[in-house]
Amino acid sequence: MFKVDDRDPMPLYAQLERAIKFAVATGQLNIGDQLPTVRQLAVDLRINANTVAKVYAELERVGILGTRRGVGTFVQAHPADISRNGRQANNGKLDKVIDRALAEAASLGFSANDVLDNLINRRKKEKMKNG
Amino acid sequence: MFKVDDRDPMPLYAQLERAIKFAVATGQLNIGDQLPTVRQLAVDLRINANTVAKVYAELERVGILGTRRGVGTFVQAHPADISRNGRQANNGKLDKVIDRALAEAASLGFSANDVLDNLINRRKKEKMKNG
Amino acid sequence: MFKVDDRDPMPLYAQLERAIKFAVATGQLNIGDQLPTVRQLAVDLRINANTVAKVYAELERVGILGTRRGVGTFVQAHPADISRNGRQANNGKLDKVIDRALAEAASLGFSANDVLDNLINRRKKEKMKNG
Amino acid sequence: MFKVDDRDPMPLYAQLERAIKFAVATGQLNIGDQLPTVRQLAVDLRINANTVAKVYAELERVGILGTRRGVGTFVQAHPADISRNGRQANNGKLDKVIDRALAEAASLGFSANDVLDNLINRRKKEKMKNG
DNA sequence: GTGGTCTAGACCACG
DNA sequence: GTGGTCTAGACCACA
Repeated sequence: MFKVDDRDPMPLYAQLERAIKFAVATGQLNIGDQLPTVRQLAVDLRINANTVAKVYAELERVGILGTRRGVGTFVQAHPADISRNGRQANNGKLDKVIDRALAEAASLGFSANDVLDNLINRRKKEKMKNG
Repeated sequence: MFKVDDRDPMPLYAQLERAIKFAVATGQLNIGDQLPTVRQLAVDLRINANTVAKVYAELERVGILGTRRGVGTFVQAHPADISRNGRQANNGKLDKVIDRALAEAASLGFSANDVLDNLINRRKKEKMKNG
Repeated sequence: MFKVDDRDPMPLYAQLERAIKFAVATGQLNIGDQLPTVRQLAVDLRINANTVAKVYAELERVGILGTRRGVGTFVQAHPADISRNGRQANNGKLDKVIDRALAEAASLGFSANDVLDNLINRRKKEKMKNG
Repeated sequence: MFKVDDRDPMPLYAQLERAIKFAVATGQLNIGDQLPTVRQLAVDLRINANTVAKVYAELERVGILGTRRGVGTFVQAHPADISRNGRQANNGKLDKVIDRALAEAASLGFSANDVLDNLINRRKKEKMKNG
């Protein structure tokens, strides 16, 4: 379901947090959906349960996840809704995110146009899949 | 010149490494250019000189930078040339980079289309600037 | 287990790196074996833990060692397998290594023939031990 | 004439010192021969003149080189003669030197036999060249 | 004054 | 308790 990479210098907890936010933001997980248990996800990702628990706790703190005692952990809100500034105020952050991606692409030998092409191809594939 | 952020969970050295690769990849730094001295950059970024030295050493190890003992540190090659597999083999990596960017954008409330629009706007601005 | 010498002009970390490569290359350490902890080895060798950590990190970077966060450091591959060019491309390096050894031997008053004799004697002893 | 390598972690001065000892020990330089001037050698090796001067001074200190004011620097004695213990006492050191070489060879994927073969080949070539 | 090496010691991520 | 990151600061090699 989610992916983390041992060799990435970004801490595992940060990777997992981003992955869950992504899944919720893109609709792979919807409000009300149940997440894997801490222990199950730890086993799946081959990381320590404490690391998973820490991420769940943090996401609960910010309101994205919610826990029902004895039942499990569920999606409670969209990260975008949480992000208290809304789209307008986040425009600058989007630029930063894209800057960073273009930087990494460049260091792999790809231009902004290559990135654009990649995105357009993704959209085409998406359309074909959906009919 | 470069930027690093204390609060980012990504280690400072990884941030700086990416920033330098970016600068070289995008032509802000060209082959033969001298980089700031280890100590100067440490002062500018308000981080420890050892952290900067570690980054320079790592980038030298992979061939992007070169140092002349007692003289300074210089750009030696483009990251894209170093990336020894070439574009073909790096296509998978591009996908990963873009996946990650879309994930972050999504958690800010932006869709893949928003990212696409952003990139297209950048291209328009670039064209207007150049002619 | 390993040895480093303060008075050798070769940096401690380079000495240790060579010693570990040697141990792995010669089977004193096998794939999967755990290495001493960073702190323990630092104590044993009477050097700083950071110096040991630097060596482990470097050997991990090239794939000889692998670390499991919070668990320890393990042998992951043989240096000879890593040396990605294979024997053919490493022949020139072998010449350099032998040049250097002959140089040192010569400065101690030994000729290439003395070195040859020494090697032949080693082989004889080895055979007697095994046969 | 001599060679030094910027990327070798061994300090330049140590590399040069070894190279000169080697040349004298192997007869490429004989007693009475003049060495290049400090400045000339610095230019040839693309290193700083101070580094060369330091090496000459050290070798003069131990008696291998001698300086005649206003004339130049000359070979004065064989390193092997200087090495005050003589061959017998240096046998242990030879073993160490060879151990180290075998270690490096092993990490390149070569066995002790490969090293032996290499040495034997060198002897053959030497014989052919000399008749 | 430049980069390189090393130390001592703090704090974090992870198990 | 393990490795990872970072800091402060010393001293060395080199130009």
